[in-house]
Amino acid sequence: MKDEKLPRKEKFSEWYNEILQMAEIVDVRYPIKGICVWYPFGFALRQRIYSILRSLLDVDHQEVMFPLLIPENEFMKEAEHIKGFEEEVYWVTKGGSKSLEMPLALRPTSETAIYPILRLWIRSHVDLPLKIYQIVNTFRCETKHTRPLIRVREITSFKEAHTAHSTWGEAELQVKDALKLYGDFFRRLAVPHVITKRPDWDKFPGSDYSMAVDTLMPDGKALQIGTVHHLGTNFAKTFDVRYEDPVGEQRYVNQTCYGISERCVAAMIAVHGDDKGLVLPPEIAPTQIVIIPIVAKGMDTLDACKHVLDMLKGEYRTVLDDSQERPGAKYYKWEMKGVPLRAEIGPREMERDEVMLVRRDTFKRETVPLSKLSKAVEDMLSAIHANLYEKARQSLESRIVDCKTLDEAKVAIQKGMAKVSWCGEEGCGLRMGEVTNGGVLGELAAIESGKCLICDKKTDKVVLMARSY
RNA sequence: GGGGCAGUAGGGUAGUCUGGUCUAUCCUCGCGGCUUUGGGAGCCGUGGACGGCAGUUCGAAUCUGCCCUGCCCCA
Repeated sequence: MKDEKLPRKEKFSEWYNEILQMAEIVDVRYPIKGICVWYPFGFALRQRIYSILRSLLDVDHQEVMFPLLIPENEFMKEAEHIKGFEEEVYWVTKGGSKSLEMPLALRPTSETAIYPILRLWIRSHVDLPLKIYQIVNTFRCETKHTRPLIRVREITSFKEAHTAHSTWGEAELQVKDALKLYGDFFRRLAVPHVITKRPDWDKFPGSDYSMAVDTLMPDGKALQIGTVHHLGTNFAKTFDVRYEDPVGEQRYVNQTCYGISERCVAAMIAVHGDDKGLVLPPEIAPTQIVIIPIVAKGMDTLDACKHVLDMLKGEYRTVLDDSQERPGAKYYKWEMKGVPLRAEIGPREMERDEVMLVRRDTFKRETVPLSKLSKAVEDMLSAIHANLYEKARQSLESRIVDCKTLDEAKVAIQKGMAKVSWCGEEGCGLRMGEVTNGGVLGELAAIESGKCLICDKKTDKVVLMARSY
């Protein structure tokens, strides 16, 4: 495996498929379409990412666990919702050899599993706001081309939060809070992103409106990496979720839900990775520092390495690679795994009580005395995160282009996103998509006066357009 | 949604058109051993494969059909 080369990142599709296997993120060889296996290393990476997400949510949400199976009658209650998911639902229809009286859906998302129970949990205004989340697998029988971590039939890592509030306005504040939380989360992954309001024809089925978080992949296509939905009282009415307000009136709750999936792992890999493999932000890297001994006759460099390991392992996830491979082979191996810092100790370093540190993101090397090692490592790790985020941010911003004509937009969309004026009409939005071979991602919060590129009507709405996954 | 192409050890391949010493090639990999160690080491030994089901045939990796899986292009 060590002699196999990763395709260059310019060939993004090949690069992406190969890196998942070579860096041991997921094994795509499981014999069901759109379903993969997490390797131990990939799973460790996933755990680190999701523990960040948990820590952000746990501030004011409670974690729960709802069942995978949803009875048909509950699933079929909300008309819009059914329309959105019906064609992708897996059904369990048999128990052993006998048909079930009521078919059971494998959750494609959990609104219809959770909300009948919220009806029981929520009685009065003192139960509100209620904020829960779960991290579970969900199933969607995707009809389009599947891609590991990006378009899958089993979403293994669906974090879905569900909240209930007294008023529409309070729910709207929750939408803003959720977007802020997602912003914090993606900054920790050093993944820059844009936030837009999805057009009505592309919102979550059953929501009042949907907000989306997108990033740009290296091939210029947008990847939706998070969504936040204002559900209003739509589901509350369907599932009869009511509370008694302070003056004794029965009212429907206003709800939100918001989700993140393993696409966040895909985005982090794709945004930072390079021709040599993964490049991981230090907070996420399962191994933060690898120590490589350079063996030489008559000098016990291995002992010096063990000493350095002892110095570092309390504070950083550190590994000493004392395997029998040669140093070069070890460099390639750990670079593939994205380890942020490599420490080398050979005769030169030993004589002077030094360590050579090499950064994964820039390959810059620096020799530091043992006495200053801890501080140097701390500084370099934080510099790596800052550099990854800054580079990615610039790359994203340079690919968002203001466009005054459809021709300009068509060109911009080949490499990134086009920012254009739009009147707000569905017909014009869809037409813009057809003409440019892209689609309307969503509306930006910014207001800029201009004219709709299709109907020429005056407008202050600005939308982002892109090709997307 | 429409149209192509492909599936041979863990990974990548030769062989398929023209069925027969294919007892399946080469590289990589795994295991055992010896020598090595500042950017993918060398030698010796050894291990492992024709996607599945059915059909044609004396005989199928090779031909036919269906299924599964993957990749590419267009909308």
